[in-house]
Amino acid sequence: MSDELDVVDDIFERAVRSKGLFKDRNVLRPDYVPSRLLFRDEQIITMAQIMSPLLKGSRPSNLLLYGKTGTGKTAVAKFVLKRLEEKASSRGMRVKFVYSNTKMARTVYRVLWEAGRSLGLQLPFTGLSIGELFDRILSFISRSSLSVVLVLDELDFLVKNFGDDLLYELTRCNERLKGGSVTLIGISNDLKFKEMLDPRVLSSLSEEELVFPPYTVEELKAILLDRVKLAYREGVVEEATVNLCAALAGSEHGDARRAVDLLRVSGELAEREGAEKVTERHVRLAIQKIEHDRMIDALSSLPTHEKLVLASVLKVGQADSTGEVYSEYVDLCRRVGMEPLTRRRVSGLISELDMLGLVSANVRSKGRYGRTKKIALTVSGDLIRSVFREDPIVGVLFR
DNA sequence: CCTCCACAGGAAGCGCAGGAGT
DNA sequence: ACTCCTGCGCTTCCTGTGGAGG
Repeated sequence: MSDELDVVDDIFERAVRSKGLFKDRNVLRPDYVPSRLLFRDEQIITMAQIMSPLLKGSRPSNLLLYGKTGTGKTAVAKFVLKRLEEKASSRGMRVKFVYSNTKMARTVYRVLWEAGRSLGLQLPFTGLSIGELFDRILSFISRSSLSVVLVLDELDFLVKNFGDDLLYELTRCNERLKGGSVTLIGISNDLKFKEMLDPRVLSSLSEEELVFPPYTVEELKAILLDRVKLAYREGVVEEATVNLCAALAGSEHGDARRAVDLLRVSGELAEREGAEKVTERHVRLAIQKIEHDRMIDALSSLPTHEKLVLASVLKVGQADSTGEVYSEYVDLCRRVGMEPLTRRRVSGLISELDMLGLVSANVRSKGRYGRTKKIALTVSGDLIRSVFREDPIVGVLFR
């Protein structure tokens, strides 16, 4: 007992004594917008040019921003529009910029609701039809003759799940407005989503397009060094550490968000350890931790029956037929008091687990003895056990 | 060469939940 | 409050198939 107390005491003592490695951790958060954006001058200038008619009181072209994740689309959009808004208000113009991440909002209703609310409109979170909501927002814009710039982030998500009806209405709503205007800025990392749009919507939305290329490793390095100065105390992060973060994120597809994330997690691990510096070793640990967390997330969010199937695979060990897994699965279902699903469905669930990368399932023919899948775990059994133990239904199998 | 095992995986349809229109 | 519509998870029924053993 007293040993444990000593250990705990030691941790606290070290936390108090050390000044900490971070100067400002917020700088490494994913939603942080830096005061200067490196290697995006071209995009910033072009976007500013496209938006500038607003300052003369006319409506600019709609704009579409493309690029893979972590290439600075959102940051550039927020950066330019914030300055535009400031400039406009200093000249007494009524320009308002509204940002909505459609993936976070999840539904068309919420996108509109959030947009309306950030315009300063009181709206009920439920009860209105989409049309009614839309009309209220438009009439508010008309009445106060606002020039609105609406940014729709992760637009591919919205279109994939809810079609382009909202976009259709938005692209032609200027005809209905008596005062004010609405300018659209769509952000997407999927080029293919254009195919899902009505040609009229597409031509209106993509009056202008801006492409964001991935960052090179050198660029990532410069971006990280820039953040290191703000985020960490002097001399805490070695250059080799930054290089490794940049190289790892660069080998992916030049994803700056990943690079910054890696740098932050590395630092947190180093700090927790009570280390004086963030080294390459911490980066390697950080990769593992990020991957580990991702796995835990994937495992714990699995539906009950998929958990049961995975538990069956774990129990059987190397399974060389679907039937083997299925009969184990039926057995486990009985033990937890669940009605088992059919073979066909379980076969499908195994395929889903395969796609999630939790299991490898390959079709093999054993001649006379049929054709089936060879199924093996690709995650550590201990990890599965520790996650499933916490499950209210499947948990009993692991205690 | 044919057969036949033990499934894979497509097609259709069912019941349910949740969201939109009225 | 009510229907109507749609998407989703699931079942049922089905046809297709690589190759060991006859």
